[in-house]
Parts: sequence; C-alpha cells; structure tokens
Amino acid sequence: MRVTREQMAENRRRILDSASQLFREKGFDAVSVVEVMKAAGLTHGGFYGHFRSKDDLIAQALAHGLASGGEGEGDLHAFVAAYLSPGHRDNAAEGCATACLAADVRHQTPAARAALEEGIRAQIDRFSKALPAAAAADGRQMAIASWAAMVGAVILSRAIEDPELSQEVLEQTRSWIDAGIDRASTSS
Amino acid sequence: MRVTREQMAENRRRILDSASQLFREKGFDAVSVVEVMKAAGLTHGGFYGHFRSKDDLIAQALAHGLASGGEGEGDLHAFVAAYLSPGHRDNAAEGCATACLAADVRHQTPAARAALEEGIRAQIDRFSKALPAAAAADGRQMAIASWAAMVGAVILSRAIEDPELSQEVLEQTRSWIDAGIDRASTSS
DNA sequence: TGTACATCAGTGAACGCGCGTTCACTGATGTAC
DNA sequence: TGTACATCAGTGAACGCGCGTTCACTGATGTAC
Repeated sequence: MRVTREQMAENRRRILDSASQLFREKGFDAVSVVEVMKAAGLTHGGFYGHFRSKDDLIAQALAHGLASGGEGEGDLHAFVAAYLSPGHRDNAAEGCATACLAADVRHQTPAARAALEEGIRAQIDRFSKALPAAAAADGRQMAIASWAAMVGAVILSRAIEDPELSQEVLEQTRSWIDAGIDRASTSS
Repeated sequence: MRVTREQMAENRRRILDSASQLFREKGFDAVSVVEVMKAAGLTHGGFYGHFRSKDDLIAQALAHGLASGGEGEGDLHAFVAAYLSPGHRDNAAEGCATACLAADVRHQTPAARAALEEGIRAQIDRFSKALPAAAAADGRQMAIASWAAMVGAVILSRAIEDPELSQEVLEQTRSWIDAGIDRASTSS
C-alpha cells in the first residue's frame, strides 16, 4: 500500500494536526497512538514509520502546533479579548497550546519541554513588541505579567464549573490587563 | 491483620497525604494506586476498603490538600513573594494544588472539579479580604487578576528550563502584582 | 515511452507490560457473656 | 475482669483491559533499462 511522497508528507501533517488537537483537548496521557492515527485516517501500525515513539510525537506535535498558532498580530486589546473569551475557553482543541499543556509538559521529555519553552519565549516577545512605544521601559514586565495572567485565567476559567465565576475570571483579568496597557500608553 | 479504629483513621489520612503529594508532583494519571499505597506504607489490596475507586481518591485527595494548605494569612506582599519564589516553583509536591492540577482537573470527574473549584473560590476571597481597605472598590478585580497571574506564572516558570527566563517570569510577575497592590492602597 | 522489478508506506495481528480492580484469606480487634 | 467468638482492615495473587511497540505481509510507487 505504498503511497506517493506527497501523500506521505500529507499523512505526516495530518498525524501532527490530529495529535496537536487531541493533546490540547485531552492531555498527553489520555490520547493513545491508536486514537491519533485513527483521527488522521490511518491505522496504528504505520505510526513508527513517521515517529520514533509517542514521546517523539509529543515533542513534534507541540512544535507543530505552536508554530502554526499564535499570530498575535494587530491590536493588542483585541488579542487579549479573544484570548480571554468564552470561545477560547470552550474550544481548547484549537486554542493556545500553552494554556492547555504548560502544566502537563513538566512531566514530559526535554524535547517536548524545549518546544513549549520556545513558544512561551516567542509569545512574550510578540506581546512585548505589540505594546505601544511609550511603554518600552516596563514593556517586558507588562508582557510577562499579562501573559502569565492570561494563561492562568484561561486555566482557572476552564477548571471552574460555575458559569458566572468562570466568566468573571475572564472578564476581570481582561479589564485588569487592558487598564495596564492603557496606563503604560499614556504615562512617561 | 485488623487494626484499631484509630490506626485505620490514621492510615486513611496517610493515604490522602501521600496521594495529595504524589498527584501534585506527577499528575493524576502518572500516579498509580499501588504507588500511593506503598507511599502510605500499605499494600494495594486494602485501598478499596477506604475509597470506592481511584477517581474517588482523586476527589478526596484534592479536597484534603486544599483544606490543609493555603493559609494566606498575614502580609499580602509576603504571601505573593512566597508563592512566586523558586522554592515554591521547585517543590510542587508540597506547593499549591491549583498551580499543579488546575489544568489537569479539566479531564477529571465532577467531584474532583468541584473540590478544586471550591479551593479557587476560597483563595480569591482570601486574597480579596487581605487587600487594604482602600482597594475595596476594585478589590475583587485585583484579587482575581493577581491570582490568575500567580497561578500562570508558577505554571510557566515550571515549564521553562532556562533558569534565567524562569526566574524572570516569577520576579516580573511579582513586581507587577506588588505595584498593583501599592497603587490600590494609595489611590481613592 | 514502455516494461520488469526493487522499494517501502501502510496494514493488522500479536507481544509484553502495568494499570485499576476483585477476592479468598489472615489474624488482631472489638464485643458478648 | 477474663474468655470465646464474630468482625473486618489489611494482604497478595489474580483478573481483564488498553497501552506502546513490533513485525511479517501487501501492493502501489519509483526506478533502471
């Protein structure tokens, strides 16, 4: 059942896409190789022609997911609002990999940790650069603290069953960050 | 090998203590019933005399860990500094259960989710009350945003291998929160 | 361009393993007299 | 208080199951002529 080289490359891409989504949705441990391959429209036996192990898939899927996601382009207020929206909270599978997997990656291989770390680094830089020029002095501090608050707020809001409190966590955090951005834009 | 009622109660406490530590350190899935019982000085067979299932243990260990931890008493600046310290980052087993398990609890039973939710609620209230009286108006917003930033910062710092960046995430977040508390104390 | 054959991506049965859970058994505890 | 016996907390072998991984096989692809 050999396939063309293009087909094989596309299969590999589909495996990474499926894995990336499933990992974000359920976590690394709760997703099996069989499940990933089925989601990609293949059988499990072919898996080891693409990856050395499940750990290898985890590292590559993380790198794959972080590379494609997170534009962060455009208005900073809009980005923060989208990140701290119910839509993002309720759609982990297509959302930020850091919010879904940063806590989990602590128990993974160095390669997986390195992939996520690179994503965090890039995100802080992107956030920092998107700040108004007037905030350059405290820009890095605000980028780091805001990013931590955004990741934390999404994680907390996903852990909370009560819709009111869950929503409040998102909205209050957004107001807080927005106020910080505005303060930085007008001062000094 | 029957034991006294007091001994049985202590055994149950030891199982919950061991489970709470192990879950925080390794996550729910990576800790087995055998491992928990061995850590408590028992054999695995007796487990089901204390708990209905591993899921039941997860829910009860969460409630147990959140009830005992998190005083939050005293100076707010000191609490924030301790939470965002390398010591807390490097000692997950005895640290904040929310930072370790909030992301993980999304895939657990309603009982486990309810236990952690109660912990989050209590923590926001405690933080809110510890704020200076002058900040009462924006107290809840600051409590929520600060708590989200603290949880997010510890999770990010644990995911980051590079000691410099990891430390920076903790310190910048601490400065940011400290500034917010001070601003609230002096204004209006 | 057309044919003959080597290559190799994907298949699916099979493996060893550790997991959560069950259960017959043990022997110290708790109780009835 | 002392004895006889029922209770039951803890033990450890055993279970079924799903996991990650392996491997002999298949048949379309890619290549040499």
